[in-house]
Amino acid sequence: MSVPKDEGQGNGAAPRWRRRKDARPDEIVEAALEVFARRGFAAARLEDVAARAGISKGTLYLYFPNKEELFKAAVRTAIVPGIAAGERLAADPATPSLEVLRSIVGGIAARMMTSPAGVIPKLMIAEAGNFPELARFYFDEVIRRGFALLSSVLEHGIARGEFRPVPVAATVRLVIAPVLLMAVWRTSFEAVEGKPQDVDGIVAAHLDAMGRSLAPDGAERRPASGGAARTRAGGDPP
Amino acid sequence: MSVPKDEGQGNGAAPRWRRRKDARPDEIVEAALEVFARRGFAAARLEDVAARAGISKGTLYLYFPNKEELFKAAVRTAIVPGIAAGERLAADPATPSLEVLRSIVGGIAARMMTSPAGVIPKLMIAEAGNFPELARFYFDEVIRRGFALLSSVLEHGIARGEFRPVPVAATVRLVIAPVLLMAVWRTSFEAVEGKPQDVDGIVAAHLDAMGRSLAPDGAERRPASGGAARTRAGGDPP
DNA sequence: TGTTAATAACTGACTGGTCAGTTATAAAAG
DNA sequence: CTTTTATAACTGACCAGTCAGTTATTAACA
Repeated sequence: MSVPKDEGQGNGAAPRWRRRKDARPDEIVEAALEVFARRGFAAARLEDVAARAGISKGTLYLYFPNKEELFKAAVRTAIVPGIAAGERLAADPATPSLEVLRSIVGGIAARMMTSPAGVIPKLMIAEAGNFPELARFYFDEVIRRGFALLSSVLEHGIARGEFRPVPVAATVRLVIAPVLLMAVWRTSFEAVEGKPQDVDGIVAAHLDAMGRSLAPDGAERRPASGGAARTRAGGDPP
Repeated sequence: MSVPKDEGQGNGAAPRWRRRKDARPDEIVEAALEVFARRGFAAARLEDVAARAGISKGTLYLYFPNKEELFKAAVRTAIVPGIAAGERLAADPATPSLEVLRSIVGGIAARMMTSPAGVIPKLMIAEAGNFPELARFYFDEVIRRGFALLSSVLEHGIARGEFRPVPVAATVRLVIAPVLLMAVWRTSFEAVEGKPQDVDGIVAAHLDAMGRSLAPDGAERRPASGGAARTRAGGDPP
């Protein structure tokens, strides 16, 4: 009933939308990452995600069955390449273990502070309790792999006598904790404090402390890092 | 309109409620802490808080003007005594700085893993972005004080030659990061992993690493802790 | 080459459910 | 019989997920 109003684009060209089946998923994931980053999982509005991706909410559901799957896709896109990069670094047997550890920590820190991926840890911490399935997903796909990577570097270093025999599982947490704290701080309190955190200073202090506390008991002090084994690592800002 | 139905407690004794103006606030705060702990700030339902405190939702608003103020009250109750305890520990000039640091870190770790206060950091990390006023409150009342406390211990130790001259602001973060990670892990992923984290092992590894990385450059290795200056500290479980 | 039929892509109004905060009412206390 | 303390029903706002209908694109046919 009622007149089918045909007004709209009547005169010109520009269609109201275009069919873009192939390009959509990536665009949606990118938009989702931004919105999830800003608001968290529960508080993110799918209408915002859709708007940012230039589509309507309904269209979103043509590509992802629900909010949770969209979130998983966003996490995978943001995190997996980073872990893979770390695994590549660790694979070179010629690099001293301490250098590998430094490259990995530095690389993670760089990613955390620049890419959108940096918000993921905060996000998972925030929502793990209320969304156990997401927690399990993140635990399986990110945490387990990351811990395995760092554990293997530590074990390797101990076996070669480059590190003193530390308790590996505990030490992995000590290694990663400051980096996570920086990432979390960035999204939670940096704005409140008003000044940016001294990322380079913190990373440097952490690498220094790691070197000292991992050094075998009889070792003389070894220079901070030299220019020797500096392979391609995270990033080297001017 | 319609009949004012007067049925109800007609016959028996037991009054529907009793006047308890004085006892209420604490009971409500305690209930609130539990609910906030389980669900976070945004997802916590005030109806649950009321139910747990044995009152109705409306009654809650007789004691607290809104959700945010209730949350602040809960945080104050849970956190402030802990910081005060740390400040007392640091006030004794006879205790070696490393011992003070160890006591504080051990004390915080013990609190984090046993009391309901342990959920607060996760909570604030989760909600700071969406509730800036809460973030500011927490930053001012907790973070600033805690950082000041640890900074003073480090500076004191450096001045007395007990620590090498580390960058203080960065080192404070390194000191606190593993403890926060433990607290966050407890509420976010412990259930997912299925096994409890090795708190004692992690704390021990951290204290050990701290001792090594803070030691003045020329110092010989000093024994882990001795029995010397062990004042009243956090807790000593069997 | 132009016309039309078929369909895949897309839209946005709607539903059902949740929850912070309000208020009319009434029981206890004094 | 007035004041204080409490209740429970109510309001208004929000949002994930659905679906009936609309539009761009493609294929078939003339």
